[in-house]
Amino acid sequence: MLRMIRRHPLAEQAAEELLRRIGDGEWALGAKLPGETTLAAQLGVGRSTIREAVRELAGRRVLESRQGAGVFVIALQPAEDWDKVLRKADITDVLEGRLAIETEGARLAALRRTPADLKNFRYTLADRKRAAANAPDDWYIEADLAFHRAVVTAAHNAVLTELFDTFVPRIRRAMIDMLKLDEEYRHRHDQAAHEAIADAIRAKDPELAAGRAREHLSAVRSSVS
Amino acid sequence: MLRMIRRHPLAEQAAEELLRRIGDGEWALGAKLPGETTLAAQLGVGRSTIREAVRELAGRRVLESRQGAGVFVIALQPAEDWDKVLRKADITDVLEGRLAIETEGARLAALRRTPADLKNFRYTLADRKRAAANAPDDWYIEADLAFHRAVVTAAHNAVLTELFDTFVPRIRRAMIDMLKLDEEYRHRHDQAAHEAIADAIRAKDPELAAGRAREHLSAVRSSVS
DNA sequence: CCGTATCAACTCCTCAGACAAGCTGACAAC
DNA sequence: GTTGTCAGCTTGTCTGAGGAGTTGATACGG
Repeated sequence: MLRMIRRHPLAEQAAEELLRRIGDGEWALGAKLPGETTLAAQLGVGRSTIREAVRELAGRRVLESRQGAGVFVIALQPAEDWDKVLRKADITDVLEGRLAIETEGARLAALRRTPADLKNFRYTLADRKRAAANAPDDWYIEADLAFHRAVVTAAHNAVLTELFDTFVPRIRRAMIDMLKLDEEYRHRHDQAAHEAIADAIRAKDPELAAGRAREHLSAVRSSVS
Repeated sequence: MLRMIRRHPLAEQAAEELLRRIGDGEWALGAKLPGETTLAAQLGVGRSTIREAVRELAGRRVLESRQGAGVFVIALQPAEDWDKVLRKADITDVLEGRLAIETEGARLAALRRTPADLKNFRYTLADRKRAAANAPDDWYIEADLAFHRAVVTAAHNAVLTELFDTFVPRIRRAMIDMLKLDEEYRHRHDQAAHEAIADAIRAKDPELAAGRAREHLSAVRSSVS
């Protein structure tokens, strides 16, 4: 039997406590924390436990320890973990975010695509066509995502590409669920719509490319709500 | 004299080494690492040093240790730190990402804005007008960002809002640099363009709102390149 | 008065050893 | 086959010791 309730080790509890105190304003940004021995006495744990707690928060870029000087606050809260944000968010919200990224990506791709990008389109589209016909679900999903990624990379914008990659795990999971619930799902966003997006980018027509990307992704979004 | 090269503690070096090995595929996702004593002998450090390295990677959500069972790989690489990504990225790439988010935000806002959102527009626009006239640079920047945030929040999409907030620190820094270099900068994206966006959202015209947002942000983007 | 050198007290860093707590697989009993 | 037990592994925690780096006060020389 799996134990659902997981008792946290002391070091993790100590890290949570420190995080809470930082959030409560006990130590301002850039402030120095009390020494290890002091903190250990305050929290009623050993020194090595405090060290591990500090090390964990250092990994999360909240604390920074400098030998001889002390431990300092370098952020008042951990950086947003985007994986977590997307996991918790409504899938419709996620798909609207994806639509924003990919529509703009298609528009810029139409302006900046290189011959290598076009070659990439041909490969990923052919792959997707094969997968849609007779491959298992997960192959089809990967092939579909590969084409969409090719579109975004053709925009030659590192931020857009990184954004897309951040969204991929969440989108992949949603597609898996989709295909389980609805076996006809794959027929609904057909190959033709994808070819059309690639054609518009090839033709260097930004408005058409953006429009077709928007149309396709709106359909995807509508199909889940 | 400041020491520019910062010698990393052994624990951090050990964490880097483990991260490298994970990236090299020495341990797959879900695999169990050798025991602490074994690792300590392999890397030639003490056991508590290994423990701190593991704890740091646990903080970064790469490893997870379970008492009695072992240490396991739960991610092959640390989650992207978006602050860092945006800091390193070209400002033009960042502004194009912002354009994607905010254009879609304006479009959805025109469909979903509530009376409270409209009130928010009135307040932030009035504030921005005052700040543009006679406030210090940082006030003006905050007022400008507050209005843009109001537009995105009116889309009522948690992912878009979160994305915008992620971009804010980087955009703020860019605006500060802008105002230093060019004292006339604030006159170039004038109040009228902002009022026009709000008007289109108030009129429930998604295409107009998106178009005006795009136009304004394109101008901002062009002004820096 | 100002700049510099010294140094003591403080900090974190690392190691080693001991024991507690928890998990896992093998093996015996039923 | 199922269950119970347990030995041997794992990580968790504490303590004590010494090393290494930083900082600020203090004394010294100009």
